[in-house]
Amino acid sequence: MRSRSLAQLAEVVGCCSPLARQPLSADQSVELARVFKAMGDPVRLRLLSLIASHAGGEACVCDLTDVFDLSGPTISHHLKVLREAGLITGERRGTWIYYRVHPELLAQVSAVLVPAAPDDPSGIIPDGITSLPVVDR
Amino acid sequence: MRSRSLAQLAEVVGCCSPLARQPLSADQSVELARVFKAMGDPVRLRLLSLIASHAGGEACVCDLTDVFDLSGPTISHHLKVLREAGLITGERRGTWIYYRVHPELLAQVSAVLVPAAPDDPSGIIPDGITSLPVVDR
DNA sequence: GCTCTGTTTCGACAAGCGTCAAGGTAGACG
DNA sequence: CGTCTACCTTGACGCTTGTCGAAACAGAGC
Repeated sequence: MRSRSLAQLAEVVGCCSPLARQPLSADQSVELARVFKAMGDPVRLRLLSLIASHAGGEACVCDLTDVFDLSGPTISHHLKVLREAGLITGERRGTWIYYRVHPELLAQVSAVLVPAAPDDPSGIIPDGITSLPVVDR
Repeated sequence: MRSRSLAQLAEVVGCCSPLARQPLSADQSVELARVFKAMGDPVRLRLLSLIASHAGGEACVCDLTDVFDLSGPTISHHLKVLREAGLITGERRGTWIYYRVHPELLAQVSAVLVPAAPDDPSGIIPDGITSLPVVDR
């Protein structure tokens, strides 16, 4: 129970329902808070940024460990939190495991935060957001 | 020490430096994580949404307390967290205290999450973001 | 003074962060 | 094939931090 936050977020939040347009329901707030809580740590935020900005859109764990003064298990724990929040996915290729972000979820969360502007047609997200792959573990 | 996160966020994060464009520095991640952590709770997220979407852009605490099955002190505590994160400000007018959001900070955080799109000139935030009022406590 | 509103203080309980030790998995070598 | 090493994850344990409510406190209005 918690291995579907991305799909569920897409379902509950829907496309482009800004925070300031109408009050969040209890379910919406729980799903959104799960993502924000995952991003509410400096280390995880840097991990996310490192992965997202890495060449090719993916980064090996070995690239991430050296940046911090933290042990391997700690990094792995943080990556697990980001994974379970639906923000990243890990794929094993040979010896190394490569992580990449779900840019759709980031865009979706970004759209939720945008204030309800009068000249905004609320069409920031491109399309096809509702059919995202389910988080894999 | 912690009563300037809005101005400091504007200063550290700068205008429109998406998460996926380049890795966050340690300072940037700390400031951003402070905001995300404040939003990483369902109650606080709903409070934020209730205030932002309320008529007139502001809401009395009495309007917020009835929505939740929580005691008054708990709501007050959550409001304090949002206040110290620079997301809202409270103003006393007579008997009641009215809260309103800082839409600039939301827009700023939203811009950080937007993926680095090729056709995006990174000019989402209007302007004048760097001269925001300092958080008042 | 008394009441209403909202905050602060304090304590109990739960959740999160970090390290050490152990468990899988994949490639290298004999 | 067996073993060895490297890479990453998982589990278990302290320690810190966060969440919540009862009681006490501060402001405004009658």
